[in-house]
Amino acid sequence: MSGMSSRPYAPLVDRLREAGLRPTRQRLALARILLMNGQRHVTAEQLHGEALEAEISVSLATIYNTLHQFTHAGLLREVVVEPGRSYFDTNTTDHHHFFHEQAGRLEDIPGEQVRLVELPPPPSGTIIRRVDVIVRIKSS
Amino acid sequence: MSGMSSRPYAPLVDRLREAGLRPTRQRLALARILLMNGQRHVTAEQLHGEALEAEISVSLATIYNTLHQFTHAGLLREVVVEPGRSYFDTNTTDHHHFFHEQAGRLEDIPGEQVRLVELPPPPSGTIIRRVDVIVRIKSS
DNA sequence: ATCGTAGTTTAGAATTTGTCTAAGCTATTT
DNA sequence: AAATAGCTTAGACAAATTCTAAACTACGAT
Repeated sequence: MSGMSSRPYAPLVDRLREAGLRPTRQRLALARILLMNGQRHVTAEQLHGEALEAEISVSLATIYNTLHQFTHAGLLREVVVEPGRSYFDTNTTDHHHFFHEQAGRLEDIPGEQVRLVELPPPPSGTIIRRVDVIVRIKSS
Repeated sequence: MSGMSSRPYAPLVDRLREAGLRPTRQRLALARILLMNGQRHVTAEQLHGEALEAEISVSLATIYNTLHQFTHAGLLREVVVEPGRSYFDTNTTDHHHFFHEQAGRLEDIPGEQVRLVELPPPPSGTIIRRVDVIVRIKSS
């Protein structure tokens, strides 16, 4: 019988399938952590920790694979602010970031709150893929 | 006697001293490679390679120390574009970058060619240290 | 339902980038 | 010239990420 609480995460399953990714146990669990908890910025280690806390056994290799696959699929966006550490942003809309170096904290700036004018033309033979603006801040 | 070709790098010696750094053999050699060859972007490994090519024996630890000391002293600027790799830019004036991901190539955009308007106020208790704009490009 | 297979996951090794340590040098001061 | 604070070094160490090869699993075809 088709009970009332079947398919609790059907939308996630669909999003993965649309991205050409099989909805495996691990991917679904990570998608749930990442995409159903509001806007956030996570590192691989953080996500791994959260998965283990939630009793989901996932290897670190899978965390990395998944983060990159999700990024490719447009479900996440990678933000590089520090050498040797990557943050993944669940907000894939057009926006920029504040980065507090001392605290290692990354914060969104809504897209409309930064406006660039007079962007130069890219070198010939190339096209612009994206513009990242990072406003580096420190405690005053 | 004070021959005509003595003190061939006196300006570099002075710049180091002004920065509170002793003008050692290694630092002078690296300063020469970095600062007397026009504008460039180097990684630690690249600089190490160039130093060895130039018959200057320098350990990698010294390369890292020197790059960071120079950055602190304002002789270089660190640019983070990729996780797990740092570029150091000899152009310390106000400017931004094009980054070609596939080629791993970093290119300057003169400061006047990008203008930001409507920068939002930083979170309270913080002040803006710097704004980095990275225009990510790809082959068209 | 079961099978075959391509796509996934895994543990652990390997790689890469960068830092640390303790001992030996060296620029500078006295 | 000697003392000393600062610098450099080789090599060990550490952290983040990728690789590998074997085991597992989703899923279309039977």
